[in-house]
Amino acid sequence: MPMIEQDIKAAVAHILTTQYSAAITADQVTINKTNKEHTGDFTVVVFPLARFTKLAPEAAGQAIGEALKTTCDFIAEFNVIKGFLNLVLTDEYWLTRLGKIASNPTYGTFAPNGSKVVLEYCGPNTNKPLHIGHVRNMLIGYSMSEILKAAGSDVTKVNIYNDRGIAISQSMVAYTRFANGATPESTGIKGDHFVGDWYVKFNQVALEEVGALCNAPEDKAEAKKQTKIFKEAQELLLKWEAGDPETMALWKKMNGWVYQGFQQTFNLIGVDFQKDYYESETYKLGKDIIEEGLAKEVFYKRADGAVAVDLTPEGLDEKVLLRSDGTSIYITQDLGTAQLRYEEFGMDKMIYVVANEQDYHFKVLKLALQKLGKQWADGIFHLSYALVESPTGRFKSREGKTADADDLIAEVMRIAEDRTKELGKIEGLSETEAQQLYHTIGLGALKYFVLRVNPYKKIIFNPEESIDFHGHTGPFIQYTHARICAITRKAGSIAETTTIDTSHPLTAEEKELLVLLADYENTVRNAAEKVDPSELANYIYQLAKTYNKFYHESPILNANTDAEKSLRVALSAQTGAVIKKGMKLLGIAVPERM
RNA sequence: GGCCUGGUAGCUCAGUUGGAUAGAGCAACAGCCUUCUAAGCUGUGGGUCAUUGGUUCGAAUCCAAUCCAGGUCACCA
Repeated sequence: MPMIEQDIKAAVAHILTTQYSAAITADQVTINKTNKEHTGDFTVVVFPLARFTKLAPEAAGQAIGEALKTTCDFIAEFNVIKGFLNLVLTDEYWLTRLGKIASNPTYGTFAPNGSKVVLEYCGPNTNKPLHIGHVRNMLIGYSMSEILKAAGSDVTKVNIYNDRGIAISQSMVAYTRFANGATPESTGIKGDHFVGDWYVKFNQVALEEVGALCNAPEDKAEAKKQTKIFKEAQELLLKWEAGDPETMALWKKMNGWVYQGFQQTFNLIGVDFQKDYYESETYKLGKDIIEEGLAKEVFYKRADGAVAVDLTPEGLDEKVLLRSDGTSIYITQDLGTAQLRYEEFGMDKMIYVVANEQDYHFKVLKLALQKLGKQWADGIFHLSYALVESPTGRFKSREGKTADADDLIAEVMRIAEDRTKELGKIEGLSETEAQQLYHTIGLGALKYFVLRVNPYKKIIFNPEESIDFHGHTGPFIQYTHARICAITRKAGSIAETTTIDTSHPLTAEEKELLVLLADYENTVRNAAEKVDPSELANYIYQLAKTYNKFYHESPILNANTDAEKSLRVALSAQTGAVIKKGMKLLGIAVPERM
């Protein structure tokens, strides 16, 4: 809660306690931003307060308003409509806020709050390329880490590669059978796509073999497991688990290609990790925790030998944590990996950016660790995001190229190039500058498209329609920034000023913009608290839109007076700065020209 | 079937701890480049906030039931 709103609440509470002997605290006062159609900056909702004054809501509003005006020097005037007390703050107050913003280079970033966060995101399988689901994951994960850092947390970004198992074994089998020693270099295919192609090939061959075995579609899933090629893959997995040198060498070689390919995509999108984990190294973890749980009698060994935990008191089921043959399953290694990270980082919060299909899994993970009495497990948070779907339903990895991350990025950059050339905006740019601009705009469009939607809501993405560049989009915000840069460039040294003349009256457009600017800090903190980048994305759009209106209505460099000019330049400069900072927290770059 | 998420304009989405006449963008239509970047600005039309009931000064928001969509309920990951 920004200071000013807290101050008003406290003042209202003070008036009610001293003048009406009401037992009321500041928290009980409801205050909102005033709706556009009414005059005012903040509105006190009088209905719940009226009973303390023994007056009708309207009269109570009047009485409180008068008392506020005399006690608070930042309140210029007020009006009462029904039970709503609208307060207008003085222009001086707002201009002082602008001065504080302008003179604070770190406006919107908070002092360290002592919180240590480990944030896991991306989590790809190494048998196929990244797709649009990973894109959403990465954008949410990266921007969330930036937002948390701005809010004062110490964040470590980690990735986990699902680099072992039956899927990569299948790619390996197909590669061995059909590739004739081809490599990404020899074919010119990006490494992750290259390996993914062999995974697709495996499934084609398996289907052909199924066709030979049976015709009934309902038996196909079962029949697939009976195919020769499927059995080969299973055998290969066993060889891998036994550490067979030849198998390991091929596995390392193919995964190496994949990592190279992934890294290119990470670079293109602009995401990074401080630490990588590999399932091949973590999949045996967790046995200690199982032992610990058995010793503490939180877990129990069933008659069949499997270790389980009873979560029926929590409304879940009995959950097996270790196979009856003593080997690990998914949850076992996640328990172990969590413990490992706690030992490595001592974090008080661990955020998993993982799709909402795994809600149940993370409930189990958190509960199991809590039952073991691990304090830090309270800080486990599953940032559960919904899937990206096509208008006809889920994207299937085999259906269509449009869900592929690299294709999507290439497409959106191509559109950026076309648009930019159409508008004749590449004059004076070198080829590399132009390419850089297409990248900035294209990625900006894609990232904003994804990030403006609340993570827990599914995104409908129609690959038939290209991502928009007008309206509520990334390029719109980028354009606004470029426009502001043109202003501040021409304004020269005036744009550097951090002192504000607080006696100058504000126009409606100036004030609307300033009020919004003053709200940035609050927005960053809200986005961090709610663990939701869309909060910030929507704020920046609002800010850009408000600026464009201001820009259209108010001459800046051609203002009537010097005082007006310097105020408007200052407003422009600060808006530009906030757009740039805010977009950076979203992982989106803003150009100075476009 | 149990549990979890969603359902707001033709489409894609906002909507703070319950607050005033539910907002944007896209699409459609009509205007604005002789002043700082028109990827912009302005205007028009478009709504049973899934349905029904409840809670209260006040409900898109909270509660209950129902309908629809998706997910999940593996010794897969």
